[in-house]
Amino acid sequence: MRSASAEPDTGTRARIRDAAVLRFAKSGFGASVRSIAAEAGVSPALVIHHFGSKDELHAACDEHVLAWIVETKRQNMGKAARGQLLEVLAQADDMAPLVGYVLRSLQAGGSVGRTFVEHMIDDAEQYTAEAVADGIVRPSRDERARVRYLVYSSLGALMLSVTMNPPEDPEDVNAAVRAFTDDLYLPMLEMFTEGFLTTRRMLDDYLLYVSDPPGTGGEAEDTDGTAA
Amino acid sequence: MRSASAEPDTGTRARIRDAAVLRFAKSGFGASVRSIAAEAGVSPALVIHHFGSKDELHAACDEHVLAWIVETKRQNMGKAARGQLLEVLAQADDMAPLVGYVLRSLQAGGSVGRTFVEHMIDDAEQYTAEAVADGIVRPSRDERARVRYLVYSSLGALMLSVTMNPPEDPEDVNAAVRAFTDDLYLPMLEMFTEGFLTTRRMLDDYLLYVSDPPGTGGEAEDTDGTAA
DNA sequence: GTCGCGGCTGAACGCGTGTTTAGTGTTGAA
DNA sequence: TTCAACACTAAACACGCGTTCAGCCGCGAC
Repeated sequence: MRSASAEPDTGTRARIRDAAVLRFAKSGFGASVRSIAAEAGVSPALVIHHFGSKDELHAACDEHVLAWIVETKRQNMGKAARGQLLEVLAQADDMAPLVGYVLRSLQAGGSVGRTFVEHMIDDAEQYTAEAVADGIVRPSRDERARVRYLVYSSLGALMLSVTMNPPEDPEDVNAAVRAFTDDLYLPMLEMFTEGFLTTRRMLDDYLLYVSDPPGTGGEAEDTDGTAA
Repeated sequence: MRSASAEPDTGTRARIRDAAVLRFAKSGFGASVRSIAAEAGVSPALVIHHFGSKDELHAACDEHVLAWIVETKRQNMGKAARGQLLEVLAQADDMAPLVGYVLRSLQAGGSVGRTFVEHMIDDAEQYTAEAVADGIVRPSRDERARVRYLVYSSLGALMLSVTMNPPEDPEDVNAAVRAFTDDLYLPMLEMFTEGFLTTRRMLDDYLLYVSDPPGTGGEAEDTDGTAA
């Protein structure tokens, strides 16, 4: 039942799907079927006729955007390194609606956003492993946790920035992304290069704490820290 | 017309307002007036009777939560240092709905979220200035930008984490917050203490770039780096 | 008393939603 | 030509929404 390759990317159905992606990116997933139909230049009934329901249309959009993501990644393997995937994606200006769609899905906790984050984490883990091997990046006590922290931080910061300063014309998502990176590239680089704290005390204290938590004595203590 | 102190925090109106805050936190601002009325044990008409419209109810909730924030901050000046405001807020378990409300407002780009971020930035700027003066934190080339980066990163990461792993019972927002910090505290501390990169090259290159951008020669060039 | 008044409600209104239905025009095969 | 399948639409349906309206109840003032 995979319709990914069975159907062409032209024709009315694809036009409706693209209009839906655009409208969802612009107005969120609450956008009405009627507005999507208007954008595609068809009747609302035809939208339902082709996709069955709004939810299935949403799912079709998710699938389409996801396929686009993996394709773009495949073509930009090298450039996408060091977690700059989003910036690479945003460079192709005509792809801006898809970036907006991803951000909407991130915001709504949709499946596209979820798998997008997972992809980014998996990729970043691979890239940082290479960078550590090359001596460019310091090793971590928990590589997976660090990668998750980095992805959540950068993606979350971007998301928050776009939410707080939404572009007037939603076509300009990439402009917003660029403004974000322009603003925060220096402090990020500073943090990455020089760190933030001058003393190791907090880190050492924490390491001591997790390796030998308070209340030691051999009793089976659960991991919940409510008693602390 | 300030109703903050003119009206008591008991009575039907306050009960409706609290129910609305809870409902908004649980289901987002799309929650229906009817569901709020049901939660408060009154008729939908009474909600409108007291607040005029759903938008005005939303505004009243914003005002209430905002007042609660500044009050909590006032009481926890010391503890709230080092950007741990949200954790402090989440400690009082009965206040969980309000934390959820803030997260919803952050997600929706509402006024509460916006001023909350501004407050956090202002506070963090003050705290980091003190910490720099005390020699605990390294100075930055652009303190304001660094503070914005830190707030956006940490808040965005938290937001993303909660969005991707929503608590089953929305009462457990603080549990989700705690799970988030438990997971990512080590990598954050690592990053803050030891940094990420082993070499200064990227930072130095960037600093060289911004102080002497390519295409020098005196012509008035805009700041857009599309040519790069 | 009985009046007024404010808290409060059930029922409805108008609207926008997703979806269905009945029917149009077109196109290609038999 | 005739039939069937197809893309497509106008109109309506059922429903949930925010909101309004008319009126009920209980309580303090006169």
